[in-house]
Amino acid sequence: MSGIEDVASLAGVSKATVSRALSGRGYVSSETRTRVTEAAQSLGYVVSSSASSLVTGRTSNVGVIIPVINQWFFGSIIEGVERALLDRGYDLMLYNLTKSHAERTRVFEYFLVRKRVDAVIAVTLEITPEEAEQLLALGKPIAGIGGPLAGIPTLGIDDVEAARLATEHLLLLGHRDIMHVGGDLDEQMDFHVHTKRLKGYLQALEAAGIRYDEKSFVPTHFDIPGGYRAGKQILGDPRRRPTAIFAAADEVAIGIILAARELGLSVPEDLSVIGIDNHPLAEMFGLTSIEQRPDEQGELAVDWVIRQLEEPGWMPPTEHAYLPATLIIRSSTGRPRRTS
Amino acid sequence: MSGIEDVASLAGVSKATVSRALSGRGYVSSETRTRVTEAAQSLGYVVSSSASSLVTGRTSNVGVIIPVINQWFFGSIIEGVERALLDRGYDLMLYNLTKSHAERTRVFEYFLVRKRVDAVIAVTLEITPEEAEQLLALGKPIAGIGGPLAGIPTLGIDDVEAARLATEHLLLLGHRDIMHVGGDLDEQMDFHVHTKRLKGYLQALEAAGIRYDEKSFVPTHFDIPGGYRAGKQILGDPRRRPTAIFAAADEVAIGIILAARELGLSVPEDLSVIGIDNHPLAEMFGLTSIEQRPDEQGELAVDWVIRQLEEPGWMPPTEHAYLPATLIIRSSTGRPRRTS
DNA sequence: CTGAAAGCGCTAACAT
DNA sequence: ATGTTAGCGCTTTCAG
Repeated sequence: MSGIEDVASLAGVSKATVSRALSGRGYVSSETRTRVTEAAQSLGYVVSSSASSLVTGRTSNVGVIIPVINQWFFGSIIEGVERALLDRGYDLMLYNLTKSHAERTRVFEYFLVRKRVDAVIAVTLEITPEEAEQLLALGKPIAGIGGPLAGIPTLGIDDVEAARLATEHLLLLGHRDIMHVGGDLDEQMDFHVHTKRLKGYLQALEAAGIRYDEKSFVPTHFDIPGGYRAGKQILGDPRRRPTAIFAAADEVAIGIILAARELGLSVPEDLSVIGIDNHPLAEMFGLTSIEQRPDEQGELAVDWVIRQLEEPGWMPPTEHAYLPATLIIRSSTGRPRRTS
Repeated sequence: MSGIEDVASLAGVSKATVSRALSGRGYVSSETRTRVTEAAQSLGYVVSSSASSLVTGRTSNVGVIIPVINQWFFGSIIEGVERALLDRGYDLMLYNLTKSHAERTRVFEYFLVRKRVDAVIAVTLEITPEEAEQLLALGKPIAGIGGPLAGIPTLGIDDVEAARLATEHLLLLGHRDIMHVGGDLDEQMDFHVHTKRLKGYLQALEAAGIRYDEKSFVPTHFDIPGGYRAGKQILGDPRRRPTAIFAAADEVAIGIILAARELGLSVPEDLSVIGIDNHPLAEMFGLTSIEQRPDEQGELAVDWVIRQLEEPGWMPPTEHAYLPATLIIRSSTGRPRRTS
């Protein structure tokens, strides 16, 4: 494994020049630069990141803290972040932050602190005040994806708005009996999405002058089986069957559609369903949905932290950037058969 | 940000002792150890990983190369790997290796080489001989998940066997007209899974004395929509409808079931379907499947590389470890209505 | 534009 | 059991 010294002597220059030529910092005549580059190439030389980090204090590493990996929304964020990071010459260090206390402590007190990352991207972080403080105390650029968080620049769609938009779409079609299947309010792994989506739903109902019945909100697990179970439960009893359901996520909506089909109901004739995310399966199921682009959110988060790194003093434009969430109408929503 | 020196003077010892006390290498009296630990704690001291890497040559970093993130199998591997790594005090550096040539080159020639990782875990790597050579040339422990690969210790289920097992299950139920929906043979992103699963299917047919019809293999995309499309195509024509389908992955199988349902067929009365993976949705769909545990595969891969790191000279027991793949029978398979 | 030299913060001999 | 010392491989003043 050859070092900078070898390159230097092969190119007939000093270590300093090699460093300058290869890193692009400082003046080097273009001829020496090519000579150095060739020498490095022929020796298969690559800088030792530890050595250069030690002196520069920079690691070209960004830590990503994420609560889930195996879910479309989260996977897409990782993809977006990875792509953007690689593109700019940074490496991605992944931390899957589960609910386990011990694990969280380890991540916060040990891993993130060891001067191994230049910046942190926190995805839908359910964070305690102490954890937030620790994060801030790192003195490193941080970006959060998911919802406003005190002291940390964040980005994401407006969940209240998105939920309202979805509900309004159903209202506009003439539905009055709309249920909401969302996430368990006690089990939020993030910036209170569940509460917010419920809130948007309620706002829309209220604006339309519809009285909210406590039984109209059914919490469930945020995946297809969760939606399926909720769907079976809701649609099982024909007497209290709504004409439309707003599901807080496409996975849940798809589960509901599957349950409806099994019960012999047709969508949207007997039941309209709308979701949020525009999950890849939404198209197959003809699911009307509110689109959000997690991969783009990931890229933007990368932009933010890297810009802060490379342009000292720069700060994200806002405390929290609200990203667009657009309605995509497919066949799962339609006018109610009978208006009540 | 305090350095080792600060801790040393606060604890009234030398830098060396601090280093020993904190890293656990070398003799330190338990009293000084506590004194040092407390001093470090009170100063919020954490070692600079670049500095220690520079001298030790070890980074406590493992690189993971993976072609896809947003798919259950791959996501589960990442989860397993991450958990195991964190557990042992290592960080995970994630590289999403897509088909883009430029990106691949960057990963291989730049990222992996910079002395940033102690070991590499390569997941279902579609690798060129040059890339394999580069990987080996790193001189670092490597483990591959997915299938045998020359010169690299690998682990995974036996795809041929798994496919045969699945097909045999259908044969045992009495099916004679079994189609296989698998992945496109030209689009293998890995250790030739598609070919292998096709092979196992053919072997089972042959052993049962069933002549293989070219039209019995339908390639498609490895996801639910892919299975759905294939299902629609296969089941659309009642005359050439098989009594059973072996899908090379659960996602594909689920797509087929959805297509069957839409066409008014019941599973398994009109059509038996079997998949591979035991995807979380398999249960909901009553899908009979061959289980494999990607998260455990990830953990095992971590074991292998870390053991090599910490126990010089140790090597994985075999070139390729075949992991168990077990049949899980659910309602999607049954006897054919009519034996042909 | 290039070279010489002084560290970056830590660990690993080697002493003691 | 602890201290002293010499680097690890690079970048960055500072001269020239």
